[in-house]
Amino acid sequence: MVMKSEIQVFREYIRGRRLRRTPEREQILQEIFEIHGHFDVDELHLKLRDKGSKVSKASIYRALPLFMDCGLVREVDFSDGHWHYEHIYGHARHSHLRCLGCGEVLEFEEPGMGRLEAHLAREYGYRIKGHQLQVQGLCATCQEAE
Amino acid sequence: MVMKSEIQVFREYIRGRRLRRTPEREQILQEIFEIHGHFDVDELHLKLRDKGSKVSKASIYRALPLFMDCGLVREVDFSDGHWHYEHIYGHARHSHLRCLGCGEVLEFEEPGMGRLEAHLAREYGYRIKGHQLQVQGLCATCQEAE
DNA sequence: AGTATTATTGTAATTGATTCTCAATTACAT
DNA sequence: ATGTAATTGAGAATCAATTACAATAATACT
Ligand SMILES: [Mn+2]
Ligand SMILES: [Mn+2]
Ligand SMILES: [Zn+2]
Ligand SMILES: [Zn+2]
Repeated sequence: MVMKSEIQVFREYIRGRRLRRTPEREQILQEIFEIHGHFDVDELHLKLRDKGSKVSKASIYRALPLFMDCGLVREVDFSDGHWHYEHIYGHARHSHLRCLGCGEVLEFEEPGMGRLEAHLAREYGYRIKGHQLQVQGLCATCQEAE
Repeated sequence: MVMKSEIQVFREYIRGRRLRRTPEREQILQEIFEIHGHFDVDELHLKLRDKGSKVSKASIYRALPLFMDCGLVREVDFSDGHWHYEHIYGHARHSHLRCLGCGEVLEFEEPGMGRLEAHLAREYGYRIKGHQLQVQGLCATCQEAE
């Protein structure tokens, strides 16, 4: 009962649709799962370059929606003008606490979100697809520096 | 013990800083508080035009951060490529439940968020400044249409 | 294996929201 | 009234993200 690898998940997603398995997509996916933490398109592109890959940014922009669609990756909103991402396959669902001073990002579990979603579904007749929760504040260090 | 008007709040904010009270800013603010619901910069600009105002988009973009800074307005994230806004002065704090099919937006109170913020403050030593919570799903109508 | 079909790629151009520059205007203090 | 410095509108600049296009390459089908 071992978990499928992310590559397996992606290949199964590719198959059955009219999509094609390409080295570019698999390089990008592999890199994403080697990154520990959050990244943006530029960072991902640089890391791929560093490893000798020649994938273009356009291909990254085209691949990300696929990864999100099959539940391997999700967008993360830091409200700084562009999207960030993280791989989520095999990770517990969590939210982000970000320091407005230094940009540090902590992850925390969201107790009560399941209950909230159930409540919303019942109350408004919605079928809930997901949610995002971000919290901002000042870390201890940045509080002193004030 | 009547509540101050939004214009009063803004004028008090202006005073004391090196800012100036201008008709453009007050027109924009007035329009924002006449809008029931959420809006984006384009919509706001059009409504102002319709009423004969000549304020430029640049001025709107420059005024919004002021309104947010004094707690009259806040950004709303619908993840559709640009920011939306809403006036919050005199309104209960709430989050948004949005239908991925038709775009309908419902507002709901967030029980438990105060407790969560207190928990995060204690657990990580943060001084919490705020949070955003968005929930997505399919409304009853859009579920049938599937 | 060879061929046809069509998805995918990289490059460069384009889009669209937001920010910035700059000269002209205007609010406010003296 | 006058000086000052903030604010304005217009348009240029920026920058993340999307798109057009011609070349390439993955799959399906002989
Ligand atoms: Mn995370
Ligand atoms: Mn709202
Ligand atoms: Zn910090
Ligand atoms: Zn709907």
